[in-house]
Amino acid sequence: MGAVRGTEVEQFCDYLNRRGLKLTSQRMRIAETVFSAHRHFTSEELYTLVRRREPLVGRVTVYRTLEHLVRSGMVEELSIVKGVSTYEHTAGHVHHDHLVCDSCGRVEEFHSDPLEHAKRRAAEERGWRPDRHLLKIQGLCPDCLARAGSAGPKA
Amino acid sequence: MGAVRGTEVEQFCDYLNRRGLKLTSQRMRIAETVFSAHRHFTSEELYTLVRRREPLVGRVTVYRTLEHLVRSGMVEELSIVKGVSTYEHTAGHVHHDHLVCDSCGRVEEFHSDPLEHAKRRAAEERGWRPDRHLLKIQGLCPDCLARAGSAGPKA
DNA sequence: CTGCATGCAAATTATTTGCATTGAA
DNA sequence: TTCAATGCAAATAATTTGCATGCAG
Repeated sequence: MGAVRGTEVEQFCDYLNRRGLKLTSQRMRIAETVFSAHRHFTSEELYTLVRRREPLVGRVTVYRTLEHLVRSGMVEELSIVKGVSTYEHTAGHVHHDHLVCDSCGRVEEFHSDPLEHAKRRAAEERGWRPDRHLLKIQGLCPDCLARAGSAGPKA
Repeated sequence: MGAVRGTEVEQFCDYLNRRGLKLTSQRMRIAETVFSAHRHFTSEELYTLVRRREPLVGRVTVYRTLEHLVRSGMVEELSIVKGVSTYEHTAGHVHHDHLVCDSCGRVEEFHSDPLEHAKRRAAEERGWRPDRHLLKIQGLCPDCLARAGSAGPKA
């Protein structure tokens, strides 16, 4: 089945074991691909990436494995593009949020401690136990802002 | 075309005029329905609501009008349910975020000034000009938390 | 062995598009 | 009048499901 590289894939194996799910070569290959991705991806993109290495993996298996990965808490679903599910792995790095440019579509990731703190407090003050969250801030990126500034205010 | 009730529908009419778009009875009826909704809704739900009053409105027109409403800034799109676009009108009330329960699916709206402030700062510190944002916090609602507590920790 | 996992193909769901007709300006 | 808006039906796009076969445990 090839070397299981990195702790993240192993963690996912643990998750599968704990749930009594099977360690198949497809699941391993998909997990490897997910954890070696450095950016967010859609199901279809992941499917393409996985197939480069293992053309025998079916699209359906990618969808199903993605569900397990999300349930395991190691991958989360974003809502960056309308109508398509976008994912990214969270294992091994702190939570981050997204800035999306209305003009050029650029996506920038960021992390802010005060913001994390405010989110947690807001939920807890209302009696909730926050688990994960999704923050997308839309607006203009520095470049488009500069361009808009030099060309006069937009609209 | 019936009385245009409320300022919000009028604002939308202004928007249409400014863009050289036409004020049709369908658009009015859809806008009225949107602005009298007190909760978020999906395209399909809106379509159903609109048809109660005006069975002659087509689904496609609802989708297209919703686009205009979003462009006008009076309605925003949420990502509460996977795979379906959810909307709510923002005109006339302060921005709010959403708490979504992983267990029962309940959605609670909330507003937090410190959080709004932290969001704005985080974007501006990075050179962006934030326009709107979307925050969804997932976790357990007070009820499910109590239930989980009395039944022992989940998982 | 035994049953869960896979993957094809078909089904579903949400949304978009082509185009003839209608109606606002 | 004149062209954009409408709405049907068909087309797409993303994702899910049914089911026979394969493989991990």
